[in-house]
Amino acid sequence: MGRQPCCDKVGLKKGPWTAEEDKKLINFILTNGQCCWRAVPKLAGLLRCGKSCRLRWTNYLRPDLKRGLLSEYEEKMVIDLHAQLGNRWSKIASHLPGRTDNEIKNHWNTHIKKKLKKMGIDPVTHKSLSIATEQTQAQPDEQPHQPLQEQQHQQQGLQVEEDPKFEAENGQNKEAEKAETSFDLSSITEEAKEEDQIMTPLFDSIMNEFCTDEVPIIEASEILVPSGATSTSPTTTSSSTSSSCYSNSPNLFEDLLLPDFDWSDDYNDTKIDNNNSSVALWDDDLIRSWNLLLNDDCDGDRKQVFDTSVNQYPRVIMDSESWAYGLF
DNA sequence: AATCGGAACAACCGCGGATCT
DNA sequence: AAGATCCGCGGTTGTTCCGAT
Repeated sequence: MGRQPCCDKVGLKKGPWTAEEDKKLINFILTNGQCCWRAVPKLAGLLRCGKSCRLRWTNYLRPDLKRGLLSEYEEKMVIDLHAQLGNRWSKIASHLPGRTDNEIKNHWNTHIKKKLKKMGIDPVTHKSLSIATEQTQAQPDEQPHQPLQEQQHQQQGLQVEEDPKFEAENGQNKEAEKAETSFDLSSITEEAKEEDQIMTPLFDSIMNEFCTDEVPIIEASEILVPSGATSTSPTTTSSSTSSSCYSNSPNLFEDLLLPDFDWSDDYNDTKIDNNNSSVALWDDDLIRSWNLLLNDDCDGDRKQVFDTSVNQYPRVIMDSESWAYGLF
């Protein structure tokens, strides 16, 4: 009955992934695409459970991931979406192309929470801390975290779209849900234009003071890197200290390899909406440049591309440890 | 230079809904 | 229809990094 167990947990490796394991997983998925994760470890020759492989891929190895700190705008988006959705990190992540739920969750817990508290805003209720305290005292049994939108809807005698029960009862709400989740922030430039419409009044009023110091802000242009840009600014860095860190290499695999690779629609949309800013096909020069990068970078430090010929394309920051696997 | 503590982040764990046999 | 398993999500933990002393 039922399916085979995903893995027998005996003898499975845990803990940090090694470069060799990453290589195996990347090569396997590049060759076979994302199929059933249960089979991946066996077929890829990994002593990991499928779940671990999936996490590693989705949170770290996926080529369409952005690396580095969230931009100011992304932070605003996270806060605003959190006010509406609560701790539904995957939903929030779905609005931020290239960001994972895990990444956003971590960023929330380590950065945004503190900033909000510093500003006198309760990160749970998204209200002024004094108001939140009063309410907590008045209603001690209230749910600790009720998204702002939900609260507003309840005040209006409405249910929140996201409520599964409500959805089940009201099929047409699916459309609303769809529209809501397809709220595609496909490019930071586009996002910036919509910013005013998206922000809730509360955050609209406070954001002028938000995120102006403490954390170096990555400009939107540095994240999506317009193809025509010839910026030689060396300011783009990766915040990650991990041994496997790649930045701004969104469609690396797609453009180089595997026509049958499973690329998300979101991502493809991103490319298109980005005003043709992405390179459709990498030419030989670019690939050669990457090879140089990879081969140059023997000490594991990430390198920046300043060569003008390369700067015609999205800048790619990689370390050889993870990427010099002979993928090219 | 060594040590300590906090910050940051990758990875794990457990749960619940979806899916398959 | 029932049970077993898969998959994804959110919470938590463990490890590494980095600045202060």
